[in-house]
Amino acid sequence: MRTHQLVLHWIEGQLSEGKLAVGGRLPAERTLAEQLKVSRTSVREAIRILEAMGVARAGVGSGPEAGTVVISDPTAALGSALRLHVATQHLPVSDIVETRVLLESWAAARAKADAPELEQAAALLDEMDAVGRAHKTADDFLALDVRFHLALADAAGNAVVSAMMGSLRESIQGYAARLTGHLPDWDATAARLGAEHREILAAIRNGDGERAAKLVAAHIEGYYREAGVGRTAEA
Amino acid sequence: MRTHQLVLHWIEGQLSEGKLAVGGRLPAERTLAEQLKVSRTSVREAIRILEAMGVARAGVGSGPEAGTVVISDPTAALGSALRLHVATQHLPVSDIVETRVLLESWAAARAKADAPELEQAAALLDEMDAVGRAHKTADDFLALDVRFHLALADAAGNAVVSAMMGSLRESIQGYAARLTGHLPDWDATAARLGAEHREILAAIRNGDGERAAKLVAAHIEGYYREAGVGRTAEA
DNA sequence: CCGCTGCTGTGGTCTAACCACACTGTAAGC
DNA sequence: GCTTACAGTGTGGTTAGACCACAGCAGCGG
Repeated sequence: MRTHQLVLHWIEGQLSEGKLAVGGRLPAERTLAEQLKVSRTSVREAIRILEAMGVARAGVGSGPEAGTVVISDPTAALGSALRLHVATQHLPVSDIVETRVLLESWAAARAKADAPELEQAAALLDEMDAVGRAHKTADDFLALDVRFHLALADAAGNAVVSAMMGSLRESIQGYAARLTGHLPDWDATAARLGAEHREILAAIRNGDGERAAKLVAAHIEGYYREAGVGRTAEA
Repeated sequence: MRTHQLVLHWIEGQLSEGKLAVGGRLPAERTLAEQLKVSRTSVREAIRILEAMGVARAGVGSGPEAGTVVISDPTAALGSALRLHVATQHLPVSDIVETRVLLESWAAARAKADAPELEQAAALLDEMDAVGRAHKTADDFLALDVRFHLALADAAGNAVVSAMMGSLRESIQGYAARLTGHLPDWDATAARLGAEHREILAAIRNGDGERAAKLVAAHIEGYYREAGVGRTAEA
């Protein structure tokens, strides 16, 4: 076993035993190195991995933001992992879209009609309309769109599904942004997407999960079909 | 931007541009450090992250197994990330099980009746029976069980779903193993699970995806209910 | 009372050295 | 000629030590 793995194992043990919790701070790198009888380099390699996994955050200086603190951001980890594997072209974008449809329709069907996240989703829709009136760029719209879909996913109350949803979206974010260039009429598309969003939200609020799921699936598949999944593979 | 992120970015770029592909080798650490005008330490930190992401594998010595080569193992990355977050107790095991049911029923419904992976799945079922006759431990059975379920997921032909399935399973592997201790009669349970496996496989081969999905969901939920999800949280 | 200034502890980076490992080529021995 | 032993080479793995930038804090001087 390599040295940094020993450090990782130790930290994971501390987490499992509850001696280290989210918000808590790891010992300083030099201290930890001395405690575990390893070099600071190895400690740092372990911390790098924890950072990449969305489990820790390192900050310089002193004060509340300094030191290495335990966080919990599964989305970051899954997202960058998926993005890297998309880069290796061993994860087809079409599979990601398909999985997104699967997770998101499940979430829509499962979302509670009175979930507080829906309020936020509604507010995001109004913002999107404002973006349309101000003739902002498609990027602004897409950023809000991401947050809207995440809010819906959160409303289902499953942290794993939410994290996976977010990471899928993150992994193909650059891809989706490029797709807008293929659209013949962005304003028309934005208007249609907005209308679909409202339909979806209404269905969830009416407790009609089945309809919401179908609408979401059609919404996502329709967008990618219109923009042309795969056509930018050579771009 | 920190130095190791610069290195990561460079490597990701090489991957995206196709200058680096799965099976290919990264430049030697010392060489890369010199090329990018950074220290070997920073290069190593970047490579550690790639390893953790399942995108690279480092090997000492010389020959085919040596050097840092590009691989593609999304399951490893997602699995360890999920496991770490389970350790922080920010990802409830119940959510993981729920997500597993979701993904696996979708895969069962979607699996092609003539997929080659089903042959492998059938062979695994025979092995499981052999394990039962030899009165092997539950661990042996569970190891085969994992491979069976993964084979079913692969039969659906979506790499993302397969990877997520595998990682979910990996992240709660230790948990599932401990659950067997809660079972009143392991042999009876194993026999029941085996029978359910054959039913599921038969449904898929008959092209009855809907039935297969329902059977899978009941199969998984039944197991965790019998073993008692959550009861080992204090163990 | 305010503002500056140095001290302290944090992570970030770099250099230089040594180790273990696995192959490769060469030379010695048969 | 063949086999064997061994030194050479290049790889990642690990370590020690130094220096930097940063952010807060205590103490000092105004």
